[in-house]
Formats: sequence, structure tokens, C-alpha cells
Amino acid sequence: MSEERLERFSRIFKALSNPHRLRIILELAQCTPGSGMFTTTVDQVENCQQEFAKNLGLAPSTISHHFKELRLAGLLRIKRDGKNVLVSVNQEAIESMRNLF
Amino acid sequence: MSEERLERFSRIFKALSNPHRLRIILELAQCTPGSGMFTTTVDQVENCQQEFAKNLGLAPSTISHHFKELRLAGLLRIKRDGKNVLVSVNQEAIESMRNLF
DNA sequence: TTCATCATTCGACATGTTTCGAAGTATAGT
DNA sequence: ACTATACTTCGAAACATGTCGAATGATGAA
Repeated sequence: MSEERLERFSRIFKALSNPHRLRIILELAQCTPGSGMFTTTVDQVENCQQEFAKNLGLAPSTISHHFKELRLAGLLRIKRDGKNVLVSVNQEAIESMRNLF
Repeated sequence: MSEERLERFSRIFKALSNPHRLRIILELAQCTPGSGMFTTTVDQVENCQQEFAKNLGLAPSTISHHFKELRLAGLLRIKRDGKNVLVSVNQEAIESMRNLF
């Protein structure tokens, strides 16, 4: 196992090691089957980060921080769409993590 | 997903989030196929923690700490055997983690 | 253009993690 | 009993993380 590969995986695990982030990615994974884009302006999940902030009892800036962590770990793709953001769970990263052991 | 279950998984991910611990568990997983006990006094892996200390360039006390972290996360079972320790990777924990997504 | 809304960045603080060396415990061999 | 070996615990230092509120940026609507 190369040092680089090891670092990449530990970054993924670190991203998932926080209960709030784990909750976030699990919820988003449910909303984005087949790695499709998940729009924040549909159904009950309108205002994506605001909703997470309310549900998790955290400040919006903290949610933004957690989103960034998940993105840097390669687990989340984030795109601006007007005022909101579009997010998609990177299923490849999830798969590679599952296949590690 | 219950709060308790979420905490349990994030503890597993946290244990794997450190490159040194990830390296340790991956090596041990190789040595203990079928969740059998892995004795520290066989083959090239004699003096388990001492070896890891040397190979990873860490102090023995640090390795001991990392072993403990892995044990508390439920990933490793540790038993004393004379001067050494017997360790076994908890395959159930690994499996539950793989099946989370 | 001005305003309201959603998201991000920044600075600060509290808390947690990683690491070491020193001291302690347990055990096997002499 | 003494010594050597393997591991653990403890205290401390350095560093990283989680969180907030305030300030900033970006976008769509009036």
C-alpha cells in the first residue's frame, strides 16, 4: 500500500469520523441514488445547508465547513446553482472505501 | 439511523482516520484471515508492537496508544500472552462498516 | 440599484489528538 | 532474587478540529 493511497483513505475516514458529517453524507446518499445531482430546491430538502443547520442544531457556517471537509476528502461534489448549491455524493469514493478491506 | 449507531460508526471511522492506525489494521488484517488470533511470536512479526514501532518510526508507547484506540473502536481484540500480546481483527466490525453505505 | 437570502471565509476559543519520554507493570529466563 | 524484555500508563507539549458570530461574497427579486 503506497503512502499516497494510505493518506487518501485516511482522509476519507477522517471525513466520516465526525457524527455530524456522517449524518450529512448518509442523508445525501439517500437523496442521490445513482450518483445523480441532488438539488437543494426540491421537496423537503429546500435550502440544503440551512436545513442541515436547523436539524443538526449547528450554525450555517459550521455546516459549510463540514461540506467543505467532505468535498476535500473526495466524498462530495459541490456546484453553485443560484443562491443554493447542488451536491452529489461521489459513489466511487464510497466504493473504493468499501473495497479497501 | 439511531444516535447510538451513528456514534459507533463514527468511532470506527475515527480509528481508521489516522494513517498509522490504518496501516496497522491493514497489516494485521492480512495476518489474521478468517478472524483467527494472530500471535506476535511467529515468523517475521515477532514482537508485534516493537516491530510496528520500528517500521513506522514511532515510540513503543505511541504504538500502544494506537492499539488501544483500535480496541476501543471495536476493531481489534487484544489478549496478553506472556510478554507479548495476541491481537485479532474484529471482522464483524469491518463488515458492518462496509455495509453501512 | 437596492434588498433579502443563501453560502463562504475569517478570527477566536475550547476541546481533542498525536507524540514523546519517564515511570510503572507483567512475565520469562538466569 | 535479579535482570531483561514487552507492553502500558501518565504528564506534558505541539498540533489539529469543531464551533460560533461577524464580515464578506454571490445571486435573484423588487
